[in-house]
Amino acid sequence: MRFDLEIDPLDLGQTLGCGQTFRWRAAPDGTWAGPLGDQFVVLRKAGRRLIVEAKPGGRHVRKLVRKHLRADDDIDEVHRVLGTDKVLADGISQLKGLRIVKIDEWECLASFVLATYANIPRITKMIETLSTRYGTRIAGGVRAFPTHSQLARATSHELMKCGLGYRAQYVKTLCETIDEHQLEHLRTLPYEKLRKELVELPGVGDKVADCVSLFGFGRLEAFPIDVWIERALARLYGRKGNYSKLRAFAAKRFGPYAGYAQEYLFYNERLHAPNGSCLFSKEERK
DNA sequence: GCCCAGGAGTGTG
DNA sequence: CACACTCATGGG
Repeated sequence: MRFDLEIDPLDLGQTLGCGQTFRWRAAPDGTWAGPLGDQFVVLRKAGRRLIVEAKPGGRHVRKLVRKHLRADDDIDEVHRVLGTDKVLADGISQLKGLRIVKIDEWECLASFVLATYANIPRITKMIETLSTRYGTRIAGGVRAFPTHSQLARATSHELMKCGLGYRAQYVKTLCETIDEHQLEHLRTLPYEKLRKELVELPGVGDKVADCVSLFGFGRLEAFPIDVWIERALARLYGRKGNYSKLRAFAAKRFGPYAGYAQEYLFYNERLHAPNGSCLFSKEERK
């Protein structure tokens, strides 16, 4: 099936290729393709419109795409609020098309547990391998990220063979600790309570809890701090300190849209990096 | 080969 | 509380 809808501003590369989500792939013709729920979706921007092609299709695809791209976010409002920060204002004018993405809670949780101390190309590969081996086939060779029960069937030894390294045990224990019912409960919590419960999970520390709060549970006030954000805060604001200190600074400075501020900072800090941005693996880049 | 990665867990002072 | 150390590994 094929249809179009209005989501604007939206830059697919800035949004789907900036390390929030790991399963979208850019084609040379400018389209972006990836699994979304039970669909294989191809996206293309045409002016203010977004052209969507989906297999196998269905009534719910429009809602799926709108939710994933957070179509109801008021980007003008975000920029109006964050633009009052003169340090941030310089860097964000070219990033109006970057939207925070809304990922399935379980997929997001597992993905960012995998993301600990690995670079983005490697994270992408780990997730790809898990999907290939344990996920449900959607269309062609594309498979969905494995559900909790699908992934729970894997032994830690099998997970090791997927190239997860020491993260295999995190994932294994995570599967044994959490269930769908608990995920349902977490959805009801406000950000502070949510992150508090998330850090109790195995393999989930401050940073992963904030990534999952932001991308998985859609709490826009979350501000994940990784090595790149640490550098950005030091370089642009002269701020250093431990996680809770930096987090408090971000909350005060960026308020309810700290998540967007974080993504703008992350994007620019990576462009600022010496060896290019490393957003994609070599294979994907050519 | 070397360096580093969207860190977390654990132990110690 | 703050550090220090370890964890397993592949992409650049």
